[in-house]
Amino acid sequence: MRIGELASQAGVSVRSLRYYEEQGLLTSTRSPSGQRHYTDDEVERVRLIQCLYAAGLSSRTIVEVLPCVDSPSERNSDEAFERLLQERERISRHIDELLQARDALDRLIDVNRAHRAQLTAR
Amino acid sequence: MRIGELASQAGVSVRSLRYYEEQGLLTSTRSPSGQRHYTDDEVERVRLIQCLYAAGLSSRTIVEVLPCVDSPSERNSDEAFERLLQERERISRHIDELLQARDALDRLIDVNRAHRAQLTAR
DNA sequence: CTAAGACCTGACACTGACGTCAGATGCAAG
DNA sequence: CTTGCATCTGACGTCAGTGTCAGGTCTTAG
Repeated sequence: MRIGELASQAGVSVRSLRYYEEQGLLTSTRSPSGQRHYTDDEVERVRLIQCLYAAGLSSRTIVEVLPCVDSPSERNSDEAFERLLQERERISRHIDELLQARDALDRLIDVNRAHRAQLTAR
Repeated sequence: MRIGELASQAGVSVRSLRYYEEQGLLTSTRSPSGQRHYTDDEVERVRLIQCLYAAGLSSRTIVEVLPCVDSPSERNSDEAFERLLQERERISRHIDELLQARDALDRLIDVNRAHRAQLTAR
C-alpha cells in the first residue's frame, strides 16, 4: 500500500505519516523509485500512534515506549517499560484534571441555568 | 496585592498574569505609577483560568465563556452559555480519549509484564 | 539617601505537530 | 505519448502560552 492509501485508511494526513517516519515512529520499504510502501499492519500502528498523541505523548516519548510495542519479549526495554508506567500515571492525573474542570463547568452551567430560569419566569 | 504576590498565591508566573490581562481574562487597577493591583478575589479567578487552560480551553474560548462567570444573571450571554455547553462536551470526549489511551497502555503493560515474568522465571 | 529587589513595556525565542508550497519525478489510463 | 494525479524532498509558516532579556522606573528596608 502506498502512502495515500495508508493515510486515508488510518485517517491521518500524508504529511503526518512522513513526519512519523522522520521521528522514527514508522518505517517504510521503498520502491526502486523511492516511493514508500506499507503493509496492512501499519494501519493499526498508525492508529496506535494517533491514540498516544491524543493522550498527550510527544513523538520523543512515543519513540521511547515503542520497544514495548515492537519487542515486548526482549529485555532491552527496561527504560521503555518504566516510561510506559510513567505515562500511564500522567494520563491518570490528566484525567483527574479534566474531571475537575468538568465539575467546574458543571457548577457554572448550573448557576447560569438558575439565572436563566428566573429571567424566563419573569 | 501586587502582581508578584498574586502570582505566588495562584501558583503561576508573573509573565502569565500579564499575558492573561493582555488576552482580556484578567483586569487590574493601576497605581499612579502604573503598577498593577489586585483584590483577593483575583486569586480564585486565576485558579479558575488555570483550570480551564488545563482542560484545553484557549484564551479566546475562555474569554468567550467569561460572561457566564462574571454576570450569569444577565441575558447578554447566550453565546457564552452555548459555548460553555460545547466545551463541556469537548472535555467529556477528551476524557473518553484518555480512557481509551490508558486502556491501550494497560494492555501493553500487561503484555510486557507477562514477558518479563517469563524471562525472570527462566 | 541608597541599594536591592519588584515592577514596567516591548520584543524576540521556543516548542511541536503539522499545513502548505515549490519544483521535480513516478505511474496508470486513454 | 500525454495528461493528470500521486509521490518525492526540502523548506518555511503557524499557533499559543510562556521564558527571557533589555533598559528603565518604583518601592521599601536600613
